[in-house]
Amino acid sequence: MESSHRNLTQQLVHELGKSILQGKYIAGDSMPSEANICTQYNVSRTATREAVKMLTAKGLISSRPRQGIKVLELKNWNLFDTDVLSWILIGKPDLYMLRYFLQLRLAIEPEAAFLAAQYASEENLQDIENALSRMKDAQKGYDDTHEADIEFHKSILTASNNPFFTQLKNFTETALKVNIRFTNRMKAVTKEEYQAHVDIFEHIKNNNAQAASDAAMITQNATLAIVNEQITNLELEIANELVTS
Amino acid sequence: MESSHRNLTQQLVHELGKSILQGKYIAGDSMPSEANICTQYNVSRTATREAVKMLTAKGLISSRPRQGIKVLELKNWNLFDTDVLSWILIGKPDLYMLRYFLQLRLAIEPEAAFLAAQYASEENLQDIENALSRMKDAQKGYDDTHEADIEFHKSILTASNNPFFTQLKNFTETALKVNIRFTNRMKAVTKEEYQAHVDIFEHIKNNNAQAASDAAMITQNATLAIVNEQITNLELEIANELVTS
DNA sequence: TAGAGTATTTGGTCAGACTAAATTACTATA
DNA sequence: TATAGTAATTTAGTCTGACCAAATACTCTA
Repeated sequence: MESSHRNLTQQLVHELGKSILQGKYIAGDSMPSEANICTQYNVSRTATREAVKMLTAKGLISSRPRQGIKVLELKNWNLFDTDVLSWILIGKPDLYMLRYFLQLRLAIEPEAAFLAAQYASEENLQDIENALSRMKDAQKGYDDTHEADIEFHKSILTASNNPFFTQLKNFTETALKVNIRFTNRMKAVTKEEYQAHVDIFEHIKNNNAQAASDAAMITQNATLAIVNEQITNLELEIANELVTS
Repeated sequence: MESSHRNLTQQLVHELGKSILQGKYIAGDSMPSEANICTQYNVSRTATREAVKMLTAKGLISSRPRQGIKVLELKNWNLFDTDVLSWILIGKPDLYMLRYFLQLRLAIEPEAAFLAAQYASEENLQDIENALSRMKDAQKGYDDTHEADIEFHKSILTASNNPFFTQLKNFTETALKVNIRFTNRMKAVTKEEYQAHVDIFEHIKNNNAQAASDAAMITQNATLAIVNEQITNLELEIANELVTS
């Protein structure tokens, strides 16, 4: 277990959480007992128990006397938890997972833009505009394109002024990072894509909620369509291999 | 602290979580130290620390030596956590909170219906249909209208076959329960509303994704519009009171 | 063979000691 | 007097060991 600035319990949480997300322990059963974790990681029972409790709080596991510690089914996991999202990101890239992310982004972000157009404060607008100019700078090589893109989308969620949408900033950030793994180009954002972002901002600024929502939806739909196509091709390939073999 | 079937730590988590959600401890500072919680609730330090760790895992608090335990800002809270949602529900009804819920439902549920139309299995469809017939029975007084309505919406999220949407079942359930508090009629669902639900189901069954999405959106938009109007009236009243006083 | 009683396993809870980080108070010195 | 350095204080972090309680497996008896 790598040492770090974090305390022991946190480190253990991270190790165990990562292992669960990587599928080392399968849902329904399995998972070492407290005692085993203690010896395996060479930590006290206190640290182990606290780590187990934290993972329990995130919905990954449950524990009962005599039964031991069980990994819960995916549907119980707090997938919007920052840690859980970071552990997803550690895992191997998965096109289906990317599609799951994009399907929810398609739901969230147009509506967030809609709300931003209604409720954004001056400061909110400023933040979006700043992210936008960071994106422009990034195209000239003065900034990180990916980072700037992430900031843009997060600033819109903030501007929705709805705590539930705000909470989803981690989700969107992770979604974009997963996406990046599948796009091998250097620049995250083409000239056309940049313009699409500008359009969304302008609509928000002009309080044109429906136009902002529509613009965001077009962008999201385009991305999702690409992934859907990739998955279709992948499945065709697999089907062909089965036939020829 | 009320005793229950849950273990000590869980009970403490519940007590403390509820208190935080009720605003007993304000973000930024305050919150008793471990030692204080021990004496206040008459539990050991072990139980206290495990409870604190669980609340930390849910993003409600953070703790550091000498600093003590601090309540974090709302933006750090895991609002999609089942426990956190249940604590929101305990609090006093809040029209603005209801609007937050409805704004996200408006984003989520049409897209969930869209996906359900694409990916629902036979079993998924059966579950939706069962919920629908429960709603019909409920109108005749054979079942609980609220429960059946909740089941319907949850079954569509399940049918999306997307783990992120599935995760949001708790959210939607809580949203509906918050909504119930503001509708004082006995029946949760009128004849027209029931028909709207049937329409959504039919579109899903016929794989007509866009129609399913549109139908869901109309329903959600109508509900949101009502709440928006109520808030507008409320704010007008408050403004008038300020003028006349 | 059914059922009662017993043993075993594993998490739940408690107590106490010591460590370490962060802050405050104090003190000696330039 | 200002201030750097040091000590004391507070509070969470970690460890150890003991005992409790729930769930299950086992065993013996009627």
